Amino acid sequence: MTAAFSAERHAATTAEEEAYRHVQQALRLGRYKPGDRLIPEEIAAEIGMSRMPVREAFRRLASDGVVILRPNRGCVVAGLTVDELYEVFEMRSVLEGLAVRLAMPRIDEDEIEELVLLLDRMERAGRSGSSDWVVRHQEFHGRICALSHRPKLMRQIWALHAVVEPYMRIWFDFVEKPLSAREEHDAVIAALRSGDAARAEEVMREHILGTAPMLTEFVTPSR
Amino acid sequence: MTAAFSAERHAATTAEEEAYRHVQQALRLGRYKPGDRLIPEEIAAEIGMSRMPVREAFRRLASDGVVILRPNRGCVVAGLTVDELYEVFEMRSVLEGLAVRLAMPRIDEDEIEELVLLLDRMERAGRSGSSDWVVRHQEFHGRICALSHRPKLMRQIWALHAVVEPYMRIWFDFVEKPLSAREEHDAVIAALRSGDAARAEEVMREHILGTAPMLTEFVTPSR
DNA sequence: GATTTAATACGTGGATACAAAAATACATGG
DNA sequence: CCATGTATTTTTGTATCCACGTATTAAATC
Repeated sequence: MTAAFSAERHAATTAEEEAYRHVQQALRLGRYKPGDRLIPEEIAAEIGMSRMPVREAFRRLASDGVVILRPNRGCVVAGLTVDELYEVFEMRSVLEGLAVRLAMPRIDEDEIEELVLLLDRMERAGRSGSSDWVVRHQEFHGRICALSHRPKLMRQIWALHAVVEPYMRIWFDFVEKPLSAREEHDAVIAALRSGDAARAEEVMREHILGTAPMLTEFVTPSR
Repeated sequence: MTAAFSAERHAATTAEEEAYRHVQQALRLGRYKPGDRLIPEEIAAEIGMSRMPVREAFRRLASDGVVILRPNRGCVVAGLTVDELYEVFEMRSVLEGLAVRLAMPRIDEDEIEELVLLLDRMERAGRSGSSDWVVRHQEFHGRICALSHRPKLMRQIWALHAVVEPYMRIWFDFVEKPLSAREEHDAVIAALRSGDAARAEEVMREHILGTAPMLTEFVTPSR
């Protein structure tokens, strides 16, 4: 149920796909740090293939904005400046605002129960300090987006989540476990209950924009 | 001045880059039709290189959503269903709405003059039936987006423009030359003049959403 | 004659090979 | 000791090659 977002557990059909998932996963978990250089041959060796499919995976990752690819200079992990972090959250706010507005007609009491369930799970993960919190959080947002029935929109939002995931993880590990987060998300639920699409859009926007400032202190001061 | 959007006239630094631009240009101009199969060897031959860089270019184009890449089945031109066309315009509406809101503080009388100038040029192209109209139109939107000073946002909006460009061209060629377009865009200008960021955002949203229905009849009925 | 099956041609994915560019190490002169 | 230039190594970009998967055509069966 509700795989909706997270990294699709399908078997990789091609080597390129495998490389893409492998590197993306590593980036999301923060195994590579911003500025790190990714050497195709190393990664290729890790997963037992030639550097060719890895190169192609790099292209996609660069399109996603999680790595930077400069001609003749290889591939480095992207990382965000404070400005860029805000920019991503601004984009998320309007896109997920749109998503929730479009999802509105499909939200009934059953669906809300399901969402509350996801929040409960998120809270449990939060209390136990499990970094599953980040995954649960994405599931919540992902579920709402899925209800918009807009594949391209979902894809785009998902890409933005991938970009900020490393920062979410650092924040979660370093900071007072998110108590406020539950209230914030309950407010979203309340807006869903109201049935007022415009209001839900606005609440979602504010919710997302409100998250950004908390993460800024974990942005690499460098660059 | 204000290259802002259009396809950057830089010299291609790598073969991949050249292939990417070549195919993208062809797609934007509608030289390839939705469903067409793109054979790497053919394209490689056209521009004098091997399949390899072309393949890599395909990956990026697939990320942009303008082609579809299926394992062992090659590369086909994407094309939009009516639903997808609306989806793209919905995304554009909120993203460009965001862009204009953020641009607001940087809009002064000089800037507005510049924008009016672009509209004049667009109108001239429109009256003369030149398909430059589409380019001019993008320049207008691109200029506003540029004032947001948000690189990632701009990039995303630009990608969406690329996706709908073929349909804009068909529409422009087949339909009563856009008289209404001028009024629509003048309304945007008026909103910019008002200095009210929220209003500008709303006007831009409506402007963009209003465009979608006009294009739907040119969407390939197939698929 | 239509439908299934076999043979063939074609195209794709991936690995290897090679050339060009960048990074590094080193040497020389100020 | 630092700066500059040069040689060497490393890494990237592209071409070529081979194996496999897919589509197409032809043959065979009902």
